[in-house]
Amino acid sequence: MRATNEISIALKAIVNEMGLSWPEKAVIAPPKDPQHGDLSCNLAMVLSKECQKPPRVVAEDICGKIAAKAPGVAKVDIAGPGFLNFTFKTDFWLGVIPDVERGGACYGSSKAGAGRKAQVEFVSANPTGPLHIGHGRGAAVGDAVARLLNFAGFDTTREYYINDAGRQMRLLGFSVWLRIQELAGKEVEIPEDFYRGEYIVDIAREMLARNPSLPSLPPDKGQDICYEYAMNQILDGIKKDLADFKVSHNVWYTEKSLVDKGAVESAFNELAEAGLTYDKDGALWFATSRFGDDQDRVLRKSDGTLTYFASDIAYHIDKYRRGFDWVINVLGADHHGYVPRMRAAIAAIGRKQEDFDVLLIQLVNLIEKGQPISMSTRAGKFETLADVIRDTGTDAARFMFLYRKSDSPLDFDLDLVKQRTMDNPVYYVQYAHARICSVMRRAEERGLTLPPESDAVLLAPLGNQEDLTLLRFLERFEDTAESAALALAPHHISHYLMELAACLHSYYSKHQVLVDDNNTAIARLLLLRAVKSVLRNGLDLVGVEAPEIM
RNA sequence: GCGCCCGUAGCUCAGUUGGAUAGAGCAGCUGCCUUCUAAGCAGCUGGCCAGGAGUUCGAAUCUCUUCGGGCGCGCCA
Repeated sequence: MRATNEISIALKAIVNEMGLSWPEKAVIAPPKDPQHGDLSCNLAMVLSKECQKPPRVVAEDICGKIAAKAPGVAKVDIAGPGFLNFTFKTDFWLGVIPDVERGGACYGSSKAGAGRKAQVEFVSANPTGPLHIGHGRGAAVGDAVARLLNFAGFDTTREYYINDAGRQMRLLGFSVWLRIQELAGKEVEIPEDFYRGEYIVDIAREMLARNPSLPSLPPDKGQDICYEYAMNQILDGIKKDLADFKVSHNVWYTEKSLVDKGAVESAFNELAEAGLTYDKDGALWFATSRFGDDQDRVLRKSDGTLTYFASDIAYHIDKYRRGFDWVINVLGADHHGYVPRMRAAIAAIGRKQEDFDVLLIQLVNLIEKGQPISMSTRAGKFETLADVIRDTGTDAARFMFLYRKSDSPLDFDLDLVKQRTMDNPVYYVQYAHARICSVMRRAEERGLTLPPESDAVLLAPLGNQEDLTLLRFLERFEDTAESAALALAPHHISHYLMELAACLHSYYSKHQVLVDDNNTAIARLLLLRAVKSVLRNGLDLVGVEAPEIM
């Protein structure tokens, strides 16, 4: 960030002096090939059209002025097509280490969000059964996105929405009720859409043990009790699973509370006043097709009950009313058909497109011994999140989920994630951290102590190729964290960490840290301490431990 | 039929607000432990970025189209 800042400020000033405006299309970024310098910019190429001069001439103009504006720059090269390649002085890069030290756990954070309020709604699984592996992916992504947004300066709330007002919950109560009847020795007929999981029987057994007279209650009353009890049991289980997975929510919001306070009716009124609803065939419709949906949607069915969509609109109105500027929903990709109508609703209530984002989480294929395992809550056959993390550990599972972009399907190979080998990227990164800690311990044994803050004199022995490579990486962390946050793409952090770890391992095998010369040893230790600090911050963004020893 | 996502090395995938010679890991082959953790490092092999057309200084990236895969498309949730 310090490098891009320095260049962009200098270039903007120069462009201004040339009487031109700063082009949006100009990109200042590290080149793919480090031979091209530390930072590269296509400015001359972009500007040449506006000022009607060949790129080369424009580039030379800019080159002549850069030294005075950007003191950290050692040289500027003009590449063939009109790229400007900037190389910074070693001293400039050494300044990154004190930056990291001063930043501490905040190094890499930014003010990109400027205190805007963001809300990430994720998991939100109906409490009709335990979380499975697919929910786990949504949980990992939603949690990491919230961490990223916080780090990028947003005031972020994590929310779980509980659909406790609909038919599914009644069905849950009914399923438990039937199992209780069955346990009491009555003949029961099992309907098609019944919840079959073993956990339903467990809950039934538990309830029966507490209250043996339960089966003789009137069915209506009995089912209500069952539903209430089962939902709370399952919800407690979900909360525990999430806690074990190091995922937390600030707000648990129930659909029922929304309905009870009349939010749905007032949403209907709001839409009606805007002339966006109409009656047809005895139902109440919302004209979502006016906002890009392919057809209009029903809000209140002809039998008087509400659709899922109706309370969702009320819920989203409520979100914005609570002051969130940016509302982000993490959804399973099988719900993508629901996105256009939700977008339509957002537009209808007068919010901008960019105030609302949906992050679709693609399917997770669980693979064991090379064979896919199929999952279905209804059929009661599934691998629960709790089972998986018991097998693999939280860190390995989280990293696997966050290593791939969320909108492509993921093969989750149980045997692989279980393995504590380098096939498993999480250990590669953690090992880099542990390795540094190990060197630090050795240094301590040898009586080397590090000052809390380094300075130019202490760092003077640094400057070889590998030193600079590491420093460039550390400097890039803030840019990476910020762009990952804005793109809602936590996997960028995982990849960054892999690259940083690779540089560290390479460094480690090429340069002895604890050399005889104490000044060099201390300088290298200070560099490694900075690397360790950034690894830690990065791992924290994806919610993975940074172990001191492995 | 309509809509969304995807197609990049043998395998799993990065790279997609248009930028230089398309990158990693795994698998395969070579080397490197009397020195701080070999859970590691260095190197080799491997590509018509699914095919085609267009947009322009410039396309894996944008548009159109064909093919192939996944998922949705109810007054279900």
